[in-house]
Amino acid sequence: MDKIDELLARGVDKIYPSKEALEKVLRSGKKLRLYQGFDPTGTQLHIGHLVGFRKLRQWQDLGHHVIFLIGDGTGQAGDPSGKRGAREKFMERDELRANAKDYLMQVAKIVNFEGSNPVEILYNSDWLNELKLVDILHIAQNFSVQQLIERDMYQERLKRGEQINLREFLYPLLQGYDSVAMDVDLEQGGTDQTFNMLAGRTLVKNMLGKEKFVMTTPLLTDAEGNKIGKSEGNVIGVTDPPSELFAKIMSLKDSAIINCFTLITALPLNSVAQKENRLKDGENPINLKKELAAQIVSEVHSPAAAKKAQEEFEKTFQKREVAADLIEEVSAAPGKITDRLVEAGIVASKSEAKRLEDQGAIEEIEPNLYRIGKRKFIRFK
RNA sequence: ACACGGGUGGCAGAGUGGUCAAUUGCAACUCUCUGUAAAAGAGUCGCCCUAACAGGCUGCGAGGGUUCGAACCCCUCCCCGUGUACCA
Repeated sequence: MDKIDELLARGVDKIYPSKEALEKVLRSGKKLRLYQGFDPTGTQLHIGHLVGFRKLRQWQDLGHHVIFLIGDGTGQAGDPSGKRGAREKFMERDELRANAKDYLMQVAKIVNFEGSNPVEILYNSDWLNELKLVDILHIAQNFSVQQLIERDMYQERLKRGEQINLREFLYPLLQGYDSVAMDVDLEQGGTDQTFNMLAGRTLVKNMLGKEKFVMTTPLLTDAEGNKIGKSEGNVIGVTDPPSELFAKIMSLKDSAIINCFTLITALPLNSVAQKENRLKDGENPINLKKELAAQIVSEVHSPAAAKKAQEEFEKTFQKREVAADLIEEVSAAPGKITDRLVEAGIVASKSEAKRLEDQGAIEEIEPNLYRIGKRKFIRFK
């Protein structure tokens, strides 16, 4: 298996029009111009996003021209993908641009924005906001309502009598036009983006007269198919501090281990296979999960940070000692512990603090140092 | 514009005059167990006050009204859906 095989297989869900067609182009030695776009609708990237970043890095390492597209134009339209209901609120370009800054800092840990073959950063509001109505009509001409409405989620909404807002309905056209504006050979994105990316394929064919490849990356899931990275309220953020990141990865299900190794680390595939064998041979999964956490932390932060995070983890959670790194310093006037927690903003209300106390979740370790629940440490200044 | 249906806690979805701080499911949180995993079990899940029992306040789109008493009835307004109409 060579680099091209790996590029075509690892972390790949589907390739349009076909894997064979793309392979042929790659084997010919041609360097492609490709991109993946991200709508910066939230400030934090989570580890699910790493799937795409890793993939972009593979392309970059093979010498292809990679564009990291900030969707500050498409973000204004509001991507309906995966949304069961219509959006209530749309974001402004300034908000989106502000979020994008954070994104870039985080992505820089995986792909290179500098060096001999740097990843290029573009903003799609640069061309989308310049479009005149006539231009949009020209774009729209390439699609029929039937094509757009056949998406499952729209069919479901129709069946349930829910609205489909015209604004979100037009989203695929905008994303599709990005491919034309940048004149790319390939677009990469999560499987949830398939429809939008194929819209771009149509447009590129009609407006530029060439084939645009589409490569989809699988969503990061455990073996049962549950999404990882962003379950409500428990986001594993790419920029989480090392100890926290390590601990959060440890709390993933065992069945997620191999998928994570494959999709979001740079570990060679034969090493991943070895890990899988060890699991099969009955080795305690906690060892492998630690290796996974260490791998991710060292890629996102540094090997030294990973080592330290692991030691912290073992001390804190396995030996039940206090983790220096996880202590949050807060200030609150002296008084009852429940009142202090509320004042410091650790707990939302006195009722809730009371509840935690009743349930035995508040433990005083030493004066002014408390353990709240399983993994929270608070020190009052 | 008209007709009909609808707006309830993070989500889904009950409730249609007192027994509703609001059934139930999901999510979340805590504890036990453990490998901080999973599974399982026990519990919590508006706010304030109390050591505790008790008590108080706010709350079912917004505002007003009827009533001893309203998420529930009436009026006005706002929003959503469906259908019909309009489309010089």
